[in-house]
Amino acid sequence: MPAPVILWFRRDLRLGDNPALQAALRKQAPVIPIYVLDQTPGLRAPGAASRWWLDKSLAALAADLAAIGSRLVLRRGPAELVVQTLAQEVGAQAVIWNALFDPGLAERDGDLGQALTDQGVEPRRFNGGHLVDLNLVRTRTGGPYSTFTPFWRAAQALVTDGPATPAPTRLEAPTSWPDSERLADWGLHPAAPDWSQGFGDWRPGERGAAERLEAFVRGPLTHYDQARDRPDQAGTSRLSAHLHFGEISPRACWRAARAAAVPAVAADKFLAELGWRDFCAAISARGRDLAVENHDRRFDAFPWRDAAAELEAWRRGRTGYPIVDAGMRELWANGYMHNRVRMISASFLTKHLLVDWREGEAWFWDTLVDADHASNAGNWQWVAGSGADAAPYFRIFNPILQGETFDPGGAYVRRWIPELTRLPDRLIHAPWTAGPDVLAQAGVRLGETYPRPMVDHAQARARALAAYAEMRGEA
DNA sequence: TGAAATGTTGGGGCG
DNA sequence: ACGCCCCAACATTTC
Repeated sequence: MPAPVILWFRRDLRLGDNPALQAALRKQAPVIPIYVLDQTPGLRAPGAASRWWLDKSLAALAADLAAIGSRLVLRRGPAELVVQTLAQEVGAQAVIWNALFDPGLAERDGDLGQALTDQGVEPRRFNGGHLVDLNLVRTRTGGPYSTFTPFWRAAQALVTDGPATPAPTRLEAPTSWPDSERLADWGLHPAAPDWSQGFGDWRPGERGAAERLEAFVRGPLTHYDQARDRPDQAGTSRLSAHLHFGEISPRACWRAARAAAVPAVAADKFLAELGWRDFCAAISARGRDLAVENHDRRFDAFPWRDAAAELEAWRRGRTGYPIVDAGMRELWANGYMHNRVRMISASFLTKHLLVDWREGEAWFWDTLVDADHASNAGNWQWVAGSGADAAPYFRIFNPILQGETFDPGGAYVRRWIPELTRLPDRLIHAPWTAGPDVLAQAGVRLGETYPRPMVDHAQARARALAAYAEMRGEA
Protein backbone atom coordinates (compact mmCIF):
# COMPACT_ATOMS: atom_id res chain seq x y z
CA MET A 1 0.00 0.00 0.00
CA PRO A 2 1.40 3.45 -0.92
CA ALA A 3 2.25 5.89 1.86
CA PRO A 4 -0.71 8.07 2.92
CA VAL A 5 -1.39 11.62 1.84
CA ILE A 6 -2.32 14.26 4.40
CA LEU A 7 -5.16 16.48 3.24
CA TRP A 8 -4.91 19.58 5.39
CA PHE A 9 -8.29 21.36 5.66
CA ARG A 10 -8.16 25.02 6.64
CA ARG A 11 -10.77 27.41 5.30
CA ASP A 12 -11.89 25.06 2.57
CA LEU A 13 -14.29 22.95 4.62
CA ARG A 14 -15.91 21.20 1.68
CA LEU A 15 -15.58 18.06 -0.41
CA GLY A 16 -16.85 19.44 -3.73
CA ASP A 17 -14.82 21.66 -6.02
CA ASN A 18 -11.79 21.45 -3.78
CA PRO A 19 -8.47 21.47 -5.68
CA ALA A 20 -6.44 20.12 -2.76
CA LEU A 21 -8.84 17.24 -2.32
CA GLN A 22 -8.74 16.47 -6.04
CA ALA A 23 -4.96 16.44 -5.93
CA ALA A 24 -5.05 14.06 -2.99
CA LEU A 25 -7.36 11.73 -4.92
CA ARG A 26 -4.99 11.70 -7.88
CA LYS A 27 -2.31 10.24 -5.62
CA GLN A 28 -4.33 7.01 -5.44
CA ALA A 29 -3.19 6.54 -1.89
CA PRO A 30 -4.84 6.52 1.54
CA VAL A 31 -5.94 10.02 2.55
CA ILE A 32 -5.73 11.39 6.07
CA PRO A 33 -7.89 14.52 6.37
CA ILE A 34 -6.85 16.79 9.21
CA TYR A 35 -7.90 20.08 10.71
CA VAL A 36 -5.53 21.99 12.93
CA LEU A 37 -6.79 24.55 15.42
CA ASP A 38 -3.88 26.86 14.78
CA GLN A 39 -2.28 28.23 17.93
CA THR A 40 0.79 29.74 16.34
CA PRO A 41 2.02 32.55 18.61
CA GLY A 42 1.21 35.94 17.15
CA LEU A 43 -1.51 34.57 14.92
CA ARG A 44 -4.79 36.43 15.35
CA ALA A 45 -7.29 34.19 17.12
CA PRO A 46 -10.73 33.88 15.55
CA GLY A 47 -13.55 35.84 17.16
CA ALA A 48 -16.31 34.34 19.25
CA ALA A 49 -18.96 34.23 16.52
CA SER A 50 -16.46 32.76 14.08
CA ARG A 51 -15.61 30.03 16.58
CA TRP A 52 -19.31 29.22 16.87
CA TRP A 53 -19.52 28.74 13.12
CA LEU A 54 -16.29 26.78 12.93
CA ASP A 55 -17.62 24.33 15.52
CA LYS A 56 -20.66 23.51 13.37
CA SER A 57 -18.76 23.53 10.12
CA LEU A 58 -16.17 21.06 11.40
CA ALA A 59 -18.92 18.79 12.68
CA ALA A 60 -20.57 18.90 9.27
CA LEU A 61 -17.31 18.17 7.48
CA ALA A 62 -16.54 15.28 9.83
CA ALA A 63 -19.97 13.79 9.13
CA ASP A 64 -19.55 14.22 5.38
CA LEU A 65 -16.17 12.51 5.53
CA ALA A 66 -17.56 9.67 7.63
CA ALA A 67 -20.22 9.13 4.99
CA ILE A 68 -17.54 8.35 2.40
CA GLY A 69 -15.55 6.02 4.61
CA SER A 70 -13.13 8.56 6.00
CA ARG A 71 -12.59 10.68 9.12
CA LEU A 72 -11.51 14.16 10.14
CA VAL A 73 -8.48 14.11 12.41
CA LEU A 74 -8.43 17.05 14.81
CA ARG A 75 -5.27 18.47 16.32
CA ARG A 76 -4.34 21.77 17.88
CA GLY A 77 -1.13 23.67 18.40
CA PRO A 78 1.19 25.72 16.21
CA ALA A 79 0.13 24.46 12.79
CA GLU A 80 3.61 24.31 11.30
CA LEU A 81 4.75 22.00 14.08
CA VAL A 82 1.55 19.94 14.22
CA VAL A 83 1.58 19.22 10.50
CA GLN A 84 5.25 18.25 10.45
CA THR A 85 4.79 16.01 13.46
CA LEU A 86 1.76 14.29 12.01
CA ALA A 87 3.48 13.80 8.65
CA GLN A 88 6.30 12.02 10.43
CA GLU A 89 3.95 10.06 12.65
CA VAL A 90 1.98 8.56 9.75
CA GLY A 91 4.88 8.37 7.27
CA ALA A 92 3.09 10.65 4.82
CA GLN A 93 4.31 10.94 1.25
CA ALA A 94 2.71 14.37 0.78
CA VAL A 95 0.79 17.15 2.52
CA ILE A 96 -1.73 18.95 0.36
CA TRP A 97 -3.64 22.13 1.14
CA ASN A 98 -5.25 25.24 -0.31
CA ALA A 99 -3.51 28.60 0.04
CA LEU A 100 -4.55 31.39 2.41
CA PHE A 101 -3.49 35.02 2.25
CA ASP A 102 -3.75 36.26 5.81
CA PRO A 103 -0.81 38.25 7.13
CA GLY A 104 2.13 35.98 7.74
CA LEU A 105 0.38 32.82 6.59
CA ALA A 106 1.70 32.67 3.05
CA GLU A 107 5.24 33.05 4.37
CA ARG A 108 4.63 30.55 7.15
CA ASP A 109 3.22 28.04 4.64
CA GLY A 110 6.29 28.54 2.52
CA ASP A 111 8.50 27.74 5.50
CA LEU A 112 6.41 24.68 6.25
CA GLY A 113 6.73 23.54 2.66
CA GLN A 114 10.50 23.80 2.89
CA ALA A 115 10.55 21.93 6.20
CA LEU A 116 8.40 19.14 4.77
CA THR A 117 10.61 18.88 1.73
CA ASP A 118 13.60 18.58 4.06
CA GLN A 119 11.97 15.66 5.84
CA GLY A 120 11.20 13.95 2.53
CA VAL A 121 7.52 14.86 2.36
CA GLU A 122 6.10 16.52 -0.73
CA PRO A 123 4.22 19.79 0.02
CA ARG A 124 1.58 20.91 -2.46
CA ARG A 125 -0.46 24.10 -2.40
CA PHE A 126 -3.49 25.00 -4.49
CA ASN A 127 -5.88 27.90 -4.96
CA GLY A 128 -9.22 26.88 -3.57
CA GLY A 129 -10.43 30.05 -1.94
CA HIS A 130 -10.55 32.59 -4.74
CA LEU A 131 -11.87 32.93 -8.26
CA VAL A 132 -8.34 33.00 -9.62
CA ASP A 133 -4.83 32.53 -8.33
CA LEU A 134 -4.30 35.97 -6.85
CA ASN A 135 -0.59 35.82 -7.62
CA LEU A 136 -1.47 35.87 -11.32
CA VAL A 137 -3.49 39.09 -11.23
CA ARG A 138 -0.82 41.63 -12.13
CA THR A 139 -0.59 44.96 -13.87
CA ARG A 140 1.24 45.27 -17.16
CA THR A 141 4.41 46.03 -15.23
CA GLY A 142 3.97 43.01 -13.00
CA GLY A 143 2.83 44.84 -9.88
CA PRO A 144 -0.31 44.37 -7.81
CA TYR A 145 -3.42 46.42 -8.48
CA SER A 146 -4.39 49.15 -6.04
CA THR A 147 -7.76 50.04 -7.50
CA PHE A 148 -10.69 47.73 -7.85
CA THR A 149 -11.88 48.29 -11.40
CA PRO A 150 -8.68 47.40 -13.26
CA PHE A 151 -8.08 44.57 -10.79
CA TRP A 152 -11.49 43.15 -11.50
CA ARG A 153 -11.13 43.51 -15.25
CA ALA A 154 -7.87 41.57 -15.15
CA ALA A 155 -9.14 38.96 -12.69
CA GLN A 156 -12.30 38.22 -14.65
CA ALA A 157 -10.26 37.53 -17.75
CA LEU A 158 -8.40 34.83 -15.82
CA VAL A 159 -11.41 32.96 -14.44
CA THR A 160 -11.76 29.62 -16.10
CA ASP A 161 -15.31 28.43 -16.53
CA GLY A 162 -14.75 24.69 -16.30
CA PRO A 163 -17.19 22.34 -14.61
CA ALA A 164 -17.17 21.87 -10.85
CA THR A 165 -15.43 18.76 -9.59
CA PRO A 166 -17.95 16.75 -7.60
CA ALA A 167 -17.37 15.46 -4.11
CA PRO A 168 -15.87 11.94 -4.10
CA THR A 169 -18.13 9.07 -3.16
CA ARG A 170 -15.34 7.33 -1.30
CA LEU A 171 -12.04 8.30 0.25
CA GLU A 172 -9.43 5.62 0.82
CA ALA A 173 -8.73 5.14 4.54
CA PRO A 174 -5.30 4.43 6.00
CA THR A 175 -4.64 1.07 7.66
CA SER A 176 -4.66 2.81 11.01
CA TRP A 177 -5.95 6.24 12.01
CA PRO A 178 -3.81 8.69 13.96
CA ASP A 179 -5.24 9.98 17.22
CA SER A 180 -7.74 12.78 17.03
CA GLU A 181 -8.84 15.28 19.61
CA ARG A 182 -12.56 15.67 20.26
CA LEU A 183 -14.29 18.70 18.79
CA ALA A 184 -16.29 19.26 21.98
CA ASP A 185 -13.04 19.65 23.92
CA TRP A 186 -12.10 22.68 21.86
CA GLY A 187 -14.82 24.78 23.50
CA LEU A 188 -15.73 26.57 20.29
CA HIS A 189 -19.39 26.73 21.22
CA PRO A 190 -20.08 29.48 23.76
CA ALA A 191 -20.86 28.45 27.31
CA ALA A 192 -21.86 30.44 30.36
CA PRO A 193 -23.59 32.26 28.86
CA ASP A 194 -24.55 30.64 25.59
CA TRP A 195 -25.36 33.76 23.58
CA SER A 196 -25.91 31.87 20.32
CA GLN A 197 -29.69 31.36 20.50
CA GLY A 198 -30.19 33.95 17.77
CA PHE A 199 -27.89 32.05 15.40
CA GLY A 200 -30.47 29.34 14.69
CA ASP A 201 -31.14 30.36 11.09
CA TRP A 202 -27.59 29.68 10.00
CA ARG A 203 -26.72 26.31 8.54
CA PRO A 204 -22.94 25.96 8.61
CA GLY A 205 -21.51 23.25 6.40
CA GLU A 206 -21.28 22.34 2.75
CA ARG A 207 -24.91 21.29 2.40
CA GLY A 208 -26.21 24.46 4.01
CA ALA A 209 -23.96 26.51 1.73
CA ALA A 210 -25.20 24.78 -1.41
CA GLU A 211 -28.81 25.24 -0.39
CA ARG A 212 -28.21 28.90 0.36
CA LEU A 213 -26.62 29.47 -3.04
CA GLU A 214 -29.45 27.69 -4.79
CA ALA A 215 -32.11 29.67 -2.95
CA PHE A 216 -30.28 32.91 -3.68
CA VAL A 217 -29.87 32.23 -7.39
CA ARG A 218 -33.50 31.19 -7.70
CA GLY A 219 -34.80 34.23 -5.85
CA PRO A 220 -32.99 37.42 -4.86
CA LEU A 221 -30.34 37.31 -7.59
CA THR A 222 -32.92 38.42 -10.16
CA HIS A 223 -33.14 41.89 -8.59
CA TYR A 224 -29.77 41.88 -6.87
CA ASP A 225 -28.68 45.22 -8.34
CA GLN A 226 -31.60 46.95 -6.60
CA ALA A 227 -32.52 44.80 -3.63
CA ARG A 228 -29.02 44.24 -2.28
CA ASP A 229 -29.12 47.69 -0.71
CA ARG A 230 -32.39 47.11 1.10
CA PRO A 231 -32.01 45.75 4.62
CA ASP A 232 -35.79 45.49 4.86
CA GLN A 233 -35.76 42.89 2.10
CA ALA A 234 -34.00 39.54 1.78
CA GLY A 235 -32.00 40.80 -1.18
CA THR A 236 -28.46 39.68 -0.39
CA SER A 237 -26.86 36.28 -0.79
CA ARG A 238 -25.94 35.75 2.88
CA LEU A 239 -23.16 33.50 1.61
CA SER A 240 -20.32 35.39 3.29
CA ALA A 241 -19.68 33.01 6.18
CA HIS A 242 -20.01 29.96 3.94
CA LEU A 243 -17.44 31.53 1.63
CA HIS A 244 -15.13 32.49 4.48
CA PHE A 245 -14.94 28.92 5.70
CA GLY A 246 -14.80 27.57 2.17
CA GLU A 247 -17.95 25.50 2.53
CA ILE A 248 -18.63 26.59 -1.00
CA SER A 249 -16.11 27.74 -3.58
CA PRO A 250 -16.34 31.23 -5.05
CA ARG A 251 -16.08 29.57 -8.45
CA ALA A 252 -19.27 27.63 -7.75
CA CYS A 253 -20.97 30.94 -6.90
CA TRP A 254 -19.57 32.48 -10.06
CA ARG A 255 -20.80 29.65 -12.23
CA ALA A 256 -24.26 29.61 -10.67
CA ALA A 257 -24.71 33.35 -11.16
CA ARG A 258 -23.47 33.23 -14.75
CA ALA A 259 -25.73 30.33 -15.63
CA ALA A 260 -28.82 31.92 -14.11
CA ALA A 261 -31.47 33.45 -16.33
CA VAL A 262 -31.32 36.89 -14.72
CA PRO A 263 -30.61 40.42 -16.01
CA ALA A 264 -26.93 40.99 -16.67
CA VAL A 265 -26.82 44.03 -14.37
CA ALA A 266 -27.99 41.84 -11.49
CA ALA A 267 -25.53 39.00 -12.11
CA ASP A 268 -22.65 41.41 -12.70
CA LYS A 269 -23.30 43.19 -9.41
CA PHE A 270 -23.14 39.92 -7.54
CA LEU A 271 -19.99 38.81 -9.37
CA ALA A 272 -18.42 42.16 -8.49
CA GLU A 273 -19.01 41.40 -4.81
CA LEU A 274 -17.02 38.21 -5.27
CA GLY A 275 -14.49 40.46 -6.95
CA TRP A 276 -14.24 42.75 -3.92
CA ARG A 277 -13.62 39.69 -1.79
CA ASP A 278 -10.67 38.73 -3.98
CA PHE A 279 -9.49 42.34 -4.20
CA CYS A 280 -9.33 42.58 -0.40
CA ALA A 281 -7.46 39.28 -0.23
CA ALA A 282 -5.01 40.44 -2.88
CA ILE A 283 -4.31 43.67 -1.01
CA SER A 284 -3.91 41.70 2.21
CA ALA A 285 -1.54 39.29 0.48
CA ARG A 286 0.96 42.11 -0.01
CA GLY A 287 2.07 41.38 3.52
CA ARG A 288 1.11 44.32 5.72
CA ASP A 289 -1.41 43.56 8.44
CA LEU A 290 -4.30 45.82 7.44
CA ALA A 291 -6.16 45.26 10.71
CA VAL A 292 -3.25 47.13 12.29
CA GLU A 293 -1.75 49.47 9.70
CA ASN A 294 -3.38 52.14 7.60
CA HIS A 295 -3.10 51.22 3.95
CA ASP A 296 -2.80 54.95 3.30
CA ARG A 297 -0.05 56.15 5.60
CA ARG A 298 -1.38 59.69 5.65
CA PHE A 299 -4.03 58.39 8.05
CA ASP A 300 -1.35 57.72 10.64
CA ALA A 301 -1.80 61.42 11.46
CA PHE A 302 -5.57 61.25 11.77
CA PRO A 303 -6.82 62.76 15.07
CA TRP A 304 -8.99 59.90 16.34
CA ARG A 305 -10.86 60.58 19.55
CA ASP A 306 -10.51 58.54 22.70
CA ALA A 307 -14.18 57.97 23.50
CA ALA A 308 -14.72 54.72 25.38
CA ALA A 309 -18.30 55.46 26.44
CA GLU A 310 -19.34 56.43 22.93
CA LEU A 311 -17.70 53.34 21.48
CA GLU A 312 -19.62 51.23 23.95
CA ALA A 313 -22.92 52.92 23.06
CA TRP A 314 -22.22 52.16 19.40
CA ARG A 315 -21.44 48.53 20.18
CA ARG A 316 -24.68 48.09 22.10
CA GLY A 317 -26.87 49.83 19.55
CA ARG A 318 -27.64 52.88 21.67
CA THR A 319 -26.46 55.77 19.50
CA GLY A 320 -29.94 57.25 19.08
CA TYR A 321 -29.82 56.83 15.30
CA PRO A 322 -32.25 53.98 14.56
CA ILE A 323 -30.63 52.64 11.39
CA VAL A 324 -27.26 52.41 13.15
CA ASP A 325 -28.70 50.87 16.29
CA ALA A 326 -30.78 48.35 14.35
CA GLY A 327 -27.64 47.17 12.58
CA MET A 328 -25.61 46.85 15.76
CA ARG A 329 -28.40 44.88 17.41
CA GLU A 330 -28.78 42.61 14.40
CA LEU A 331 -25.05 41.96 14.66
CA TRP A 332 -25.24 41.13 18.34
CA ALA A 333 -28.25 38.85 17.96
CA ASN A 334 -27.45 37.07 14.69
CA GLY A 335 -23.68 37.42 14.23
CA TYR A 336 -24.46 39.22 11.02
CA MET A 337 -25.33 42.64 9.64
CA HIS A 338 -26.74 43.63 6.27
CA ASN A 339 -23.99 45.07 4.09
CA ARG A 340 -25.59 48.47 3.52
CA VAL A 341 -26.03 48.86 7.28
CA ARG A 342 -22.40 47.82 7.86
CA MET A 343 -21.36 50.79 5.77
CA ILE A 344 -23.70 53.14 7.62
CA SER A 345 -22.67 51.99 11.09
CA ALA A 346 -18.98 52.00 10.15
CA SER A 347 -19.28 55.50 8.75
CA PHE A 348 -21.04 56.57 11.94
CA LEU A 349 -18.29 55.23 14.20
CA THR A 350 -15.40 56.62 12.22
CA LYS A 351 -16.91 59.92 11.07
CA HIS A 352 -19.66 60.94 13.47
CA LEU A 353 -17.81 59.69 16.55
CA LEU A 354 -14.26 59.94 15.17
CA VAL A 355 -13.38 56.63 16.79
CA ASP A 356 -10.45 54.77 15.23
CA TRP A 357 -11.63 52.28 12.61
CA ARG A 358 -9.53 49.61 14.36
CA GLU A 359 -12.00 49.63 17.25
CA GLY A 360 -14.86 48.91 14.87
CA GLU A 361 -12.85 46.31 13.01
CA ALA A 362 -12.11 44.51 16.28
CA TRP A 363 -15.78 44.50 17.31
CA PHE A 364 -16.87 43.10 13.98
CA TRP A 365 -14.06 40.55 14.15
CA ASP A 366 -15.44 39.23 17.40
CA THR A 367 -19.14 39.35 16.56
CA LEU A 368 -19.50 38.48 12.87
CA VAL A 369 -19.91 34.86 11.85
CA ASP A 370 -18.36 35.82 8.52
CA ALA A 371 -15.41 37.71 10.05
CA ASP A 372 -12.64 37.56 7.47
CA HIS A 373 -9.34 39.26 8.08
CA ALA A 374 -8.85 40.65 4.60
CA SER A 375 -12.45 41.64 3.94
CA ASN A 376 -13.13 43.03 7.40
CA ALA A 377 -10.01 45.15 7.61
CA GLY A 378 -10.26 46.10 3.95
CA ASN A 379 -13.84 47.26 4.22
CA TRP A 380 -13.31 49.16 7.47
CA GLN A 381 -10.43 51.00 5.88
CA TRP A 382 -12.51 51.55 2.78
CA VAL A 383 -15.18 53.31 4.83
CA ALA A 384 -12.67 55.27 6.92
CA GLY A 385 -11.00 56.49 3.76
CA SER A 386 -7.60 54.97 4.46
CA GLY A 387 -8.05 51.82 2.39
CA ALA A 388 -7.21 50.75 -1.13
CA ASP A 389 -9.52 52.43 -3.63
CA ALA A 390 -11.29 53.89 -0.60
CA ALA A 391 -14.36 56.05 -0.37
CA PRO A 392 -13.30 59.70 -0.36
CA TYR A 393 -12.95 61.11 3.14
CA PHE A 394 -15.75 63.60 2.57
CA ARG A 395 -18.30 60.91 1.84
CA ILE A 396 -20.13 60.97 5.15
CA PHE A 397 -23.34 59.00 5.31
CA ASN A 398 -26.34 60.84 6.68
CA PRO A 399 -27.87 58.11 8.88
CA ILE A 400 -31.34 59.65 8.59
CA LEU A 401 -31.30 59.87 4.80
CA GLN A 402 -29.74 56.43 4.48
CA GLY A 403 -32.50 55.00 6.65
CA GLU A 404 -35.23 56.75 4.71
CA THR A 405 -33.76 55.68 1.39
CA PHE A 406 -32.98 52.04 2.10
CA ASP A 407 -35.50 51.20 4.81
CA PRO A 408 -38.35 53.42 3.67
CA GLY A 409 -41.12 51.64 5.54
CA GLY A 410 -38.99 51.25 8.66
CA ALA A 411 -39.46 47.48 8.70
CA TYR A 412 -35.78 46.82 9.40
CA VAL A 413 -35.67 49.34 12.26
CA ARG A 414 -38.88 47.97 13.75
CA ARG A 415 -37.55 44.43 13.62
CA TRP A 416 -34.50 45.26 15.72
CA ILE A 417 -35.75 48.18 17.80
CA PRO A 418 -39.18 47.12 19.01
CA GLU A 419 -39.45 50.13 21.31
CA LEU A 420 -39.87 52.30 18.20
CA THR A 421 -42.43 50.07 16.50
CA ARG A 422 -45.38 52.39 16.91
CA LEU A 423 -43.73 55.50 15.51
CA PRO A 424 -45.09 56.51 12.09
CA ASP A 425 -42.92 55.65 9.06
CA ARG A 426 -41.96 59.25 8.35
CA LEU A 427 -40.45 59.69 11.82
CA ILE A 428 -38.96 56.30 12.51
CA HIS A 429 -35.46 57.22 11.31
CA ALA A 430 -35.42 60.44 13.37
CA PRO A 431 -37.49 59.91 16.52
CA TRP A 432 -36.23 63.11 18.15
CA THR A 433 -38.02 65.17 15.51
CA ALA A 434 -41.39 63.81 16.60
CA GLY A 435 -43.66 66.04 18.63
CA PRO A 436 -44.45 65.18 22.26
CA ASP A 437 -47.94 63.88 21.45
CA VAL A 438 -46.67 61.58 18.70
CA LEU A 439 -43.96 60.23 21.00
CA ALA A 440 -46.43 59.71 23.82
CA GLN A 441 -48.86 57.99 21.49
CA ALA A 442 -46.08 55.66 20.28
CA GLY A 443 -45.01 54.93 23.84
CA VAL A 444 -41.53 56.37 23.26
CA ARG A 445 -39.81 58.33 26.03
CA LEU A 446 -36.60 59.72 24.56
CA GLY A 447 -33.68 59.28 26.88
CA GLU A 448 -35.52 56.47 28.68
CA THR A 449 -37.00 53.86 26.35
CA TYR A 450 -34.75 54.94 23.49
CA PRO A 451 -31.72 57.25 23.56
CA ARG A 452 -31.56 60.73 22.15
CA PRO A 453 -29.04 61.05 19.28
CA MET A 454 -25.59 61.04 20.84
CA VAL A 455 -24.33 63.61 18.33
CA ASP A 456 -26.03 66.12 16.08
CA HIS A 457 -25.59 65.05 12.49
CA ALA A 458 -24.72 68.46 11.05
CA GLN A 459 -22.25 69.23 13.84
CA ALA A 460 -20.66 65.79 13.61
CA ARG A 461 -20.30 66.15 9.87
CA ALA A 462 -18.56 69.49 10.23
CA ARG A 463 -16.29 68.07 12.93
CA ALA A 464 -15.33 65.12 10.72
CA LEU A 465 -14.48 67.36 7.79
CA ALA A 466 -12.35 69.48 10.11
CA ALA A 467 -10.55 66.36 11.37
CA TYR A 468 -9.73 65.31 7.84
CA ALA A 469 -8.49 68.81 7.10
CA GLU A 470 -6.27 68.57 10.17
CA MET A 471 -4.87 65.26 8.97
CA ARG A 472 -4.00 66.85 5.67
CA GLY A 473 -2.16 69.58 7.54
CA GLU A 474 -4.65 72.33 6.76
CA ALA A 475 -5.55 73.13 10.35
C1' DT B 1 -21.27 51.77 -2.93
C1' DG B 2 -23.02 60.68 -0.73
C1' DA B 3 -24.56 64.91 1.03
C1' DA B 4 -24.81 69.71 1.27
C1' DA B 5 -24.13 74.04 -0.79
C1' DT B 6 -24.53 76.68 -4.65
C1' DG B 7 -26.11 77.71 -9.31
C1' DT B 8 -29.64 77.69 -13.02
C1' DT B 9 -34.07 77.47 -14.99
C1' DG B 10 -38.78 78.10 -15.80
C1' DG B 11 -43.68 78.31 -14.38
C1' DG B 12 -46.88 81.08 -12.18
C1' DG B 13 -48.57 84.84 -9.04
C1' DC B 14 -48.78 89.55 -8.96
C1' DG B 15 -48.60 94.58 -9.72
C1' DA C 1 -49.26 92.31 -21.86
C1' DC C 2 -45.18 92.68 -19.48
C1' DG C 3 -41.58 92.51 -16.07
C1' DC C 4 -40.49 91.22 -11.56
C1' DC C 5 -40.11 88.08 -7.95
C1' DC C 6 -40.56 83.69 -5.67
C1' DC C 7 -39.32 79.24 -5.36
C1' DA C 8 -39.62 74.44 -6.73
C1' DA C 9 -36.98 71.42 -9.45
C1' DC C 10 -33.07 70.12 -11.35
C1' DA C 11 -27.92 70.56 -12.31
C1' DT C 12 -23.32 71.52 -10.82
C1' DT C 13 -19.80 72.13 -7.55
C1' DT C 14 -17.71 71.43 -3.26
C1' DC C 15 -16.63 69.05 0.87
